[in-house]
Amino acid sequence: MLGGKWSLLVLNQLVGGPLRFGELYRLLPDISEKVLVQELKQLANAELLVRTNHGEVPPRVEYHLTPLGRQALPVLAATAEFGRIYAEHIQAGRPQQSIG
Amino acid sequence: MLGGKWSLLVLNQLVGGPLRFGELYRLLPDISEKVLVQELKQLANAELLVRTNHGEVPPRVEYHLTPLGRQALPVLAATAEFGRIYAEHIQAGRPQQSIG
DNA sequence: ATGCATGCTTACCTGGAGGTGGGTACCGCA
DNA sequence: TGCGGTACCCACCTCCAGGTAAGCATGCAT
Repeated sequence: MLGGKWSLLVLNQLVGGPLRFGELYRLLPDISEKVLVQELKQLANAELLVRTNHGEVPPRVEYHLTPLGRQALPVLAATAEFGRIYAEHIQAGRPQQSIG
Repeated sequence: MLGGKWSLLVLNQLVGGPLRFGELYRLLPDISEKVLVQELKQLANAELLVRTNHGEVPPRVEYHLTPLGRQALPVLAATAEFGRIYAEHIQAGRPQQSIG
């Protein structure tokens, strides 16, 4: 469920408060609209976030995290942390050529 | 890198100590040989584990975690923890029909 | 010669995540 | 009449992780 390319990143954007579709779309530079719609739909379906349609014109729809959704954030945190450590490791490991 | 279906599970099996190919293969009931070889190769390439070929006949090859590999385990832990919480949530959410 | 066990390797195939490009319905504005 | 902005939907395509099935090289036992 969290294994997709974007799910955790979408959830992460919502930590600071609810966001509209367009805002999310702009905050995730390389996602496509279709995929964002898809992700939001299945995250809402899994009850990790909630969709609120304000029924206005022009349309206004907001997404916010559920408590359950917040439980997914440690996964992102752990992944990010590992990413940092791994990057450091790469940096430290590369320059072996010019040691001698 | 850790996004594959098996990488974290392979690493997890190695926490208790080095294992041979066949042992890993038996411990991961649903993985295919090809995919296990693949995973091991790319995890070794990423320096998350080390491959030791004992040069014997019949072949004996052992895999063990590197310190860097251990840094990936929190990702699995966080994911597993979320899995538990999510399962609980499902259990708690389902029986709404028979409340009234 | 045959079979067994080990640790792979190769060739092939498939499902589905993810990307592209278009369309929809609504309203205000000019 | 057309344009812009919102939040989508649809048809189509590509790519590759992952799965299946078979082969390889070696030595020992039979």
